[in-house]
Amino acid sequence: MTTTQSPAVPAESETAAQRARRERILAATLGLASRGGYEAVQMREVAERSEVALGTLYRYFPSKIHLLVSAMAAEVDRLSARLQRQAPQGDTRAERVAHVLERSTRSLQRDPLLTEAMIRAMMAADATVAAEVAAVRANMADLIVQAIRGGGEPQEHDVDLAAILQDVWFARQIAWLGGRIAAADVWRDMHLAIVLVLAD
Amino acid sequence: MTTTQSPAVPAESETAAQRARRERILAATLGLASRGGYEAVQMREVAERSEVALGTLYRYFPSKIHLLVSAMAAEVDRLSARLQRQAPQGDTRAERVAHVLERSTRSLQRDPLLTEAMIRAMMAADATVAAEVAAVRANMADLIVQAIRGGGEPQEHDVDLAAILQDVWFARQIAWLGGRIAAADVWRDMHLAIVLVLAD
DNA sequence: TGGCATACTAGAACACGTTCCTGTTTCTGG
DNA sequence: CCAGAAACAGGAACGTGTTCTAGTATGCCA
Repeated sequence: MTTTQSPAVPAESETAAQRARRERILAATLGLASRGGYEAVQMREVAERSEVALGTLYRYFPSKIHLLVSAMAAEVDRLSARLQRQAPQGDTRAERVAHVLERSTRSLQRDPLLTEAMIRAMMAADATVAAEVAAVRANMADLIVQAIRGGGEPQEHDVDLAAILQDVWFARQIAWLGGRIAAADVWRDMHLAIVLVLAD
Repeated sequence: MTTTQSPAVPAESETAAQRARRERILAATLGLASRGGYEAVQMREVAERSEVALGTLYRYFPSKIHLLVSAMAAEVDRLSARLQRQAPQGDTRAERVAHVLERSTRSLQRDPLLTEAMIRAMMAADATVAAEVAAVRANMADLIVQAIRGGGEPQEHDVDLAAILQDVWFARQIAWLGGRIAAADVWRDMHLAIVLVLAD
């Protein structure tokens, strides 16, 4: 943990060279994670590939966890933007939520090692990364809440139900990472949870 | 990770000295975790306090994660035995489950640093620890399933509902460890989830 | 009982996240 | 444009989980 203040979220006053560095770092992170998962994202290697000194890497991202959670935030942003572009499909809450979460799950599992790296970081996050983790969760929660509502009017427990489903989603990802269930079971279990929690 | 086979679960053919070593190790682990949490459980320190060589510690528990998950398994066993001794109280499924999970949560949070260490290990567990993690989860799942049934006859989705509640329980613990919610909120959120999932 | 495999001790050695130091480059205010 | 501050490069150094080596003790079987 560096003592100097570090911009977890890119400050508005960021040089072009700095934005470029940040993006090179994140790109190198995605590349390494995609090839070898969490353990392949080694800080020295990230620094070298981004053509940045190790100390500079730590100035931008004060820990490996910060780095990977930031990468996940970017990925979820992309995913969210893609999913927002079309209204959730389905007649019932369960169908709409299932549609959104199935697409999310499949999208992430398309690159299993990258997903492993990011989920692992989310789990390992301590209080110093709380803000970044909360941002990722809020983004995902929004997707689920909108699917629950489906254009209809807000209900009292929408947000709480979304939180529960997200908890189950993360827990199933962990079970998968922990070798306790297969990748395909992540979605099967998740679908069952949706049906049980959102019984219409 | 040692290459020699290691008895994750104490083999039946275990010398008295070996059982004593194993217990000294687990006791040292609990002591250190209780005082300083996950990071305070340092393998050299555990070895020294158990009066065991570092290599021997690794023969008994092939990683820090194995060590802490095994400690959690023992704790959950104790908790389970205590809870089994009395029939779950409450007229509805939700009330009975709430009773069991509230006691479990409170019991664990009585020693927050120890709980932090054990939960963190559960989350960090990879495929090599799958068996131990599964044992812990099965033990907790049993508690919940029995509370759902409350002496009545088994329903189709009891086990799945229990799994969902356990997922939420673990996820809330992570949120607490991650500094995103307070210890007291763990139980509040959990109670809300119980009511929503087990609406009678 | 002797010999052998296994378990144990003590400690060095290695890997990777993290911190720190020194010198250089880049930015910014006057 | 200049001086000081901040950021960066390069790399050494540290801490802790994990592995490895060499020698010693212990249990087991013929």
